[in-house]
Amino acid sequence: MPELPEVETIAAILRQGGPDSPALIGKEILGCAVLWERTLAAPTPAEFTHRIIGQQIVAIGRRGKYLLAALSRDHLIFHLRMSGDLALERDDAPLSPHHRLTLHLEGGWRLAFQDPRKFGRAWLVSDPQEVLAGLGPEPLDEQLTSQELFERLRRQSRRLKSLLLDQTFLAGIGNIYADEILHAAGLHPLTPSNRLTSLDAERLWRSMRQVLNEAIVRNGSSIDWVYRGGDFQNYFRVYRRTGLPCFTCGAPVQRILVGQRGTHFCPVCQPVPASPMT
DNA sequence: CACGAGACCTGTTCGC
DNA sequence: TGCGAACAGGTCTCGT
Repeated sequence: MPELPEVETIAAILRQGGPDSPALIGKEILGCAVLWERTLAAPTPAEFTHRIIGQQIVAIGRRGKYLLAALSRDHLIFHLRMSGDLALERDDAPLSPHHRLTLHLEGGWRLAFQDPRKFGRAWLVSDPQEVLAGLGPEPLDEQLTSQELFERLRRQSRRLKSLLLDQTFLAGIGNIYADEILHAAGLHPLTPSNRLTSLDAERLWRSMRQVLNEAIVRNGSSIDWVYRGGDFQNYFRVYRRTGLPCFTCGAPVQRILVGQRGTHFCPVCQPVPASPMT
């Protein structure tokens, strides 16, 4: 579940509180349990526990697909990868087999990191840049103009789909939104990035903003067994719609592999470019 | 430089 | 019905 819109949704729930949980801000961390050691990217479980106890949660934020919690002295950072989830729960609720890290807070609450596939990671660092330094710009940053996107696209010769997934190029886009953005822009996923015209780049820029903003308004996408209350999955135009008619032209949606990732597109609305990168 | 393959993991769905 | 294969929202490392 966790691309930019989903992480943004989780951050908002933790920051403001949800239907059955209060806001996290201001709560003190009284204890913690590391239930799957590899979840902790840094530091070691012993140092993590020692260092985090007694700190207060000061702010919640997001950068790319990372969820950021500013503490009184350090920064706690999560990457949810494929199946991670963060929620505030009653501390006396039973643990599921998928709980990987729990932080026990004042007031009988716990911040729980659940992650069936165990790919997710957490860091406790004094400077967030230790984790975030390599990330590209935020796709929704007002500073990122279509002209600048055009110039960045021109600098390398990559398949568009792969470039959108590259977190050093743009931070936060994943497999769902890459496909949806390319469809909205009418661009084939195998188009070489340096062959786009400035008009193509402008359409890509607009589509990226439109798709991500709409997904955020809809609280992200909920598919498979993970459900967060988002409903953008009901508005997918190509993602996981292989063989179904394109909503724009009726042609069946195609699925190919690009860089080992399932890639969905409409062969009519997103015609193969003159020189696709096969 | 850009790409493919494999690794890390578990759970669900698909196809025979 | 059962069972193995394929697939899944991500990223890293290695070899070509």
